[in-house]
Amino acid sequence: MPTFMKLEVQIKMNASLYLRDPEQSELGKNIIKFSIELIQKNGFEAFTFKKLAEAIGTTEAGVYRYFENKHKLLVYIISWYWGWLEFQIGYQTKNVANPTSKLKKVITLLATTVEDDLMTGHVDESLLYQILISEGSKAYLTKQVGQDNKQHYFKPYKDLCNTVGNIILECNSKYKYPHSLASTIIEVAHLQNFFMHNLPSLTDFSKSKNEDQVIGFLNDLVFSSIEK
Amino acid sequence: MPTFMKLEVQIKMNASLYLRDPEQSELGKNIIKFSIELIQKNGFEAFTFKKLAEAIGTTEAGVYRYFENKHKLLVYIISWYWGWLEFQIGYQTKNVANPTSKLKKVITLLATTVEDDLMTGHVDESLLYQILISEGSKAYLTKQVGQDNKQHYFKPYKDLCNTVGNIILECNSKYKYPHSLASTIIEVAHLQNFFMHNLPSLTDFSKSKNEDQVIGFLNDLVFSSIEK
DNA sequence: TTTTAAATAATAGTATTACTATCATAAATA
DNA sequence: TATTTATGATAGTAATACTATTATTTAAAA
Repeated sequence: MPTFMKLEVQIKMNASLYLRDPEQSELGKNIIKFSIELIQKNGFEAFTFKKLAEAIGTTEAGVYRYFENKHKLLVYIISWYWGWLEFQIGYQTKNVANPTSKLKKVITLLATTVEDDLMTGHVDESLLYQILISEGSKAYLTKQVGQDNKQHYFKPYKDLCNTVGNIILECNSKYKYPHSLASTIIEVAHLQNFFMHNLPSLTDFSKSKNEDQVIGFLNDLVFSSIEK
Repeated sequence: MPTFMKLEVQIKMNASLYLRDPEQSELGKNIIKFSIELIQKNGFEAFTFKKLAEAIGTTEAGVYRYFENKHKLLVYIISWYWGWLEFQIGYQTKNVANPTSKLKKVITLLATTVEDDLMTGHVDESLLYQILISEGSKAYLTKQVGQDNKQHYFKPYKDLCNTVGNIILECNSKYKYPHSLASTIIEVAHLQNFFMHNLPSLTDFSKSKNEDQVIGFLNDLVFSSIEK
């Protein structure tokens, strides 16, 4: 294959998440690609490096050369998503002057199944969004969360919360809980989506199971709080 | 030991969660007691029936006679907690006429580390509350959530959401999202508590790490939404 | 172009996990 | 006292989560 310039978005990742940078080789990119497919399909608990290796057509040892264990791989792909979403938010709110419109746009982005971004060859964002809903919190709900945090594994998530928090403050500079509200928006967007599809009686959303209902709830919640 | 009446709260559990009812024997009660201790201490991932058996002083096979696997055991103890909390809410809001005061009381109960309830011999509620914060969502964030739901494993959680949802409607009968707000309150209470202790920059709570701060945030969020 | 280094493939092996099965014994009940 | 029932002790299996070794291929440097 000849080498020519291809327009690709590169998300800068924390190097201590991997042993060898998966972006730098075909095998590495396949590890990411098939991890996303398998985790989305079978869930994180059923996901093993052996099954991943089989899906790719390599060996278990091959995968271990890139990632120490499946937890770091999960943190990697989730961090990647936050980085990508931060980029999307920056891009899609660039020319929005009104802070309320901006926050509404952000809520919509957080609560909407994205389409596969063709700029990112080996990553299917729509599958990644599903992983975030079902497995996202498993990245930090562990006993090693403190150590992981010291290694800055959650920086992309924190950065995103900060970005959202700042937009909240643009709407109302006196609002007391911008960070808590930001993390709440992100988590509740996923939770209500999960409940809507799996435990619908925990929500007030009709059978249509439309994401717009989650967005409606979030907008109501957020704007009555900050516009009070 | 002579048999005499002892004032004990009994939480009625879904029988398909266990193979043998743990409430009916010493070994069973020990399984619950030491599970709570071990899961709280080492996290659910590190928890195994072998370690549990060692801690109790029985064998792995002994534990398997009570629970099919550790997932069902987790669902069991979490369901137990929801049942117990529902009882607490009923008890502690019995004579509260004003719905706003009632909802405030409920939010406080949901977001506060409880003390060990001496009415429940083998269960340490304060440890259980910690488990709920760190492991609670793992009970339903699985691929079998649909089957588990069909077996009514999440009924205690749904009942609680319903109770809270009804109190919300007492405050404002026109509020559009009572169930979603109820599940949001419960989940956010735990999430913000977890973030406060482990990823504090995702919150706006000072170093004092006091639960009252979470309660303050939740009250602000909830009452500005329903009193709008 | 050859040398050398680096990445991958193939295979083997270990400790732990998540179970199932069997049989003997102790305790409770009929 | 006979008999059911729960527990204890032990063994065994398939899968998981790794580590290690060696051979082979590919790519970069000399």
